[in-house]
Amino acid sequence: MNLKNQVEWALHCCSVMMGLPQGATLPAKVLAEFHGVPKEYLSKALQSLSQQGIVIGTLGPNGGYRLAKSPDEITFLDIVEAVEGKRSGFSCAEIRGNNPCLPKKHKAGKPCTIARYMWQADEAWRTSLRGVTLAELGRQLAEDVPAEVLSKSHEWLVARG
Amino acid sequence: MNLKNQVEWALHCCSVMMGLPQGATLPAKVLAEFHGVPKEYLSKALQSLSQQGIVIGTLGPNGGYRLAKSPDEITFLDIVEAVEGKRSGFSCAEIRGNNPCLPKKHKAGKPCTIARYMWQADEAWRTSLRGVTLAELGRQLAEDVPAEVLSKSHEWLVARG
DNA sequence: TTAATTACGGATGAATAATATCCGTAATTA
DNA sequence: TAATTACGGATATTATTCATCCGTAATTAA
Repeated sequence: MNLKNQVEWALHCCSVMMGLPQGATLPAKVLAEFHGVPKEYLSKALQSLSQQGIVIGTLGPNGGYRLAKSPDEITFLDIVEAVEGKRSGFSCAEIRGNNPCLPKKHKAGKPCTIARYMWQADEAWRTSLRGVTLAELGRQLAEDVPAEVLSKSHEWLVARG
Repeated sequence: MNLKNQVEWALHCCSVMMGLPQGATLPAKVLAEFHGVPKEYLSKALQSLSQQGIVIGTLGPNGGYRLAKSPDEITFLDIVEAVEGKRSGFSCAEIRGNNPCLPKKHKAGKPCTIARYMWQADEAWRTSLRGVTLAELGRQLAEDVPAEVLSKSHEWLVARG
């Protein structure tokens, strides 16, 4: 069980887009260079974010990506699900149906008991991610990252956007 | 992101071992047949459970597996971690370190802010799984599964153990 | 003592998913 | 018109999961 590394990249990209001036954009190329990841593959993640309405991609020179909503309206879950999909990490293969003691005509009834507990845990995971907004991330980063690094990064990015 | 199907198998196997008479065992072959899964591969999952002290495997004819502890001392998390490992589903590649604006001599400090939120969600997932014991699963199964299926399955298994 | 049965672990192959690149198209800007 | 960009499809590469096979040691019953 492992999340795609695109999830990590998408979160970091949204994080830096948060610091952008109103309407300004960052091209995939710049985001890729800033994070030291392959541009072509990162683009796939950014396109996923675009499809889910989390960022807006604009074409042409001076084009690029920017957040589609306010940072307090974007949660970690939005970003994770955009890249990773919404399916649970646990998929039930219904092996209970292979029980040789089941009557032939067995109606489905409830989903598998074991699966229900696994999905409950999955929901707890999503609830946790849903509780973290980009805005909160920004506040925490302001505490964690030296002000100089933040301002230099901001300059670096704006200069290339 | 997907858990191994061995996780599902391990949970179902523990579930049926729970119904066994004191000291009785079920060989991998029987567990595999009951659940309709490949014996050789299921064995790997059972060996993982054995290594983690969740089940006890005994050799020789009449050998097989049985639970190593009381059902109220075994949680879903124990079983999931035995098969899937204890590492978080999110692995931080420290791409923040690729930021071109970082000073050369940058000391690590706290772990990445984004990773911390992801790990927090992972912990919520584990907490949920830790809250479900085999004993509770057993009570729920008694509600969900027709009594006749339960008793027939019990007979079928005990006859082959 | 022998033969059968079982867990266990290592080695290996097959299938699937993740990672990564490439290229053509359309839109936009200078 | 030329350059730049997002976008989507196709394809190659790598890692992981899934699965099987086989030899070893322990245990039991005949």
